[in-house]
Amino acid sequence: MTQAETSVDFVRGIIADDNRSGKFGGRVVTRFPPEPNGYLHIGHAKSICLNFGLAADFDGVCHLRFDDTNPSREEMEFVESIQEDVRWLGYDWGDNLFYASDYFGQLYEYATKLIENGKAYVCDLTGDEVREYRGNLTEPGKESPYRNRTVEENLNLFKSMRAGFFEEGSHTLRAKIDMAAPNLNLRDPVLYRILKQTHHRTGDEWPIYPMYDFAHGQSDSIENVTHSVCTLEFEDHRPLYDWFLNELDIYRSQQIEFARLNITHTVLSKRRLIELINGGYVNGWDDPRMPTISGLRRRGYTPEALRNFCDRISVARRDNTVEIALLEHTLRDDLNKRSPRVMGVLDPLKVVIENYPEGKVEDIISTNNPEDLTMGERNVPFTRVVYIEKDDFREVPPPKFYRLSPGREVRLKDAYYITCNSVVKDETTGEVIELRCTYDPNTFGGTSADGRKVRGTAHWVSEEYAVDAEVRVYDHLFTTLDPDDVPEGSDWKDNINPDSMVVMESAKLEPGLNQAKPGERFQFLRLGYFCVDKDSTPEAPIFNRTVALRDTWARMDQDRKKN
RNA sequence: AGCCCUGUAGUGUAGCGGUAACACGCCAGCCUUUGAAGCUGAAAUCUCUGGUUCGAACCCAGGCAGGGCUGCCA
Repeated sequence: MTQAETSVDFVRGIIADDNRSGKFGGRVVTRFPPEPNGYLHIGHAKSICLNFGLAADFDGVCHLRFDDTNPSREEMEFVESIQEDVRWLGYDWGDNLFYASDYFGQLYEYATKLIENGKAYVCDLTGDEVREYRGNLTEPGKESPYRNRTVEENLNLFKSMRAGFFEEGSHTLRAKIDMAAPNLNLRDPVLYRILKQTHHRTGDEWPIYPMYDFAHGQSDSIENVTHSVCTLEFEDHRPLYDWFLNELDIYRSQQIEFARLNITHTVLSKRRLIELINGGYVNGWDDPRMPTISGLRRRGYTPEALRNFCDRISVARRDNTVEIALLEHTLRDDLNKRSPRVMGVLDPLKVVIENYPEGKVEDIISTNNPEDLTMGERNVPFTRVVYIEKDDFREVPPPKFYRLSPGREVRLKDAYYITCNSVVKDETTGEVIELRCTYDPNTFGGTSADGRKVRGTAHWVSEEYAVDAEVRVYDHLFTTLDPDDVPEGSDWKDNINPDSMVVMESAKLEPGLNQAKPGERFQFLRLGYFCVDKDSTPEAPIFNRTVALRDTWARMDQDRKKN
């Protein structure tokens, strides 16, 4: 697609219009405003790509601002992880790193101004009373009995709040708007609450903290943010956002809402992610099954794949659930181009090639990446005893099974054709534990001069030279499209996939792979993309399966079993 | 129930008055020393009903369906 044909999302449409009308003088300033109370997940990636992408497209800047107005749940650990994740995704905020807490002083002055203008008052109602007075969806609220205090009284009370003279919960500062407004956000919203907690940046300097509504828009305004992009649930807050900027008569940033991301087979709410961790269903924020940026990173995702995914899902205002298949596609698409091919056998079956001389070793030349020949070739040692995948052998081959079975011939990738002559079984269990085969010496490299058709090609690893490794095979975290799709009385956690991680303890990999560094990615031929786990060592290598290759046979086989 | 938002192939997006596009997925076929990748092809009467118009997915009205909002969370 050419640039001209590329259609733009509605946010870019708005900005283009604004640039045409000169609304912001052609300036574009966006911001990504996470609350540092958890790790970032792929839903945040959508917002990050949007905000930083907007800045890049319109020659603007994007700020990173921590929305740290609630000291009771925010921590430094999170502000660090968030910065790491944004950087890893490939974005740079330059000098524009801000904190809402940078503006506590300014925000206090704004509040004072509102009081002076008769637009805010100190309220002594308790939390329960505030709720009662607010009314509900259908009934208007009642005005607080403290609503008509004098400016002086309010000023003094607010100063006392700030000085720490009052207990938590005893007073709030509220905007004086309209207790009968159909939009509940306008029914005298709380601006400041008393919280005697140590803040991760301002320490004990403040006993009062601004609410989101009183902090966010003004922070945007202070930073001269032009387009303040947030998710749909803040839509009803926009009138309030505008009300503050208007009453305070400060820079008018514009809030634009978009629909948040949902993905099948996973959950994306912070609350649920924490529940998965605390319940021991996963091993922390960076468990490779988690949809967190750190989890995806450990799983082997690339920033490019994630950014491409965000491009493809685009952004709109309707609720959406993106199929996880699209995410996996953008991943494979990227990995396919960049990953060197290697051979690894996850579930080994021993193959003895009876007519191949004992002790003989041949170098098999293998292409590192057929998609990119500049990645070169390598030698893989071939010997009399090799391992193949158990799945590549069936004693009784079903229809359309092109792989090995007694009497059949297959190709060992890049090496030779082999024919299975007999099987060795475990005497007690009857399980096939070894294949006795012969090879055709005239098929070196994997081709025969006589043009014989060999449909199946198997990957293999020399027994003598194999590297032992642990391979963690990951799959979707939930078995159902929608984790909430549960029968009466069940829980979304009942849909957790019991096989979301299957550990293959005795995988056999081609030589050299124990030297791969954590984070290094490979395609294990015919199986999928794998990366070295952060806990891996040369002595005890650990690989994570990032994503499987599409597997037509496995699907056919499964369908066959079902029918 | 009040206010606000949304409704185009299975999914996600495009289309901005002239009878639907792209991607993923799915299915069918080709190709194949990865049953991968690649290549071909197939699938929507645009939520419904009226109206405006020569002409509507696009404009208007009214239904219906889905979502958000009743924290001193963000």
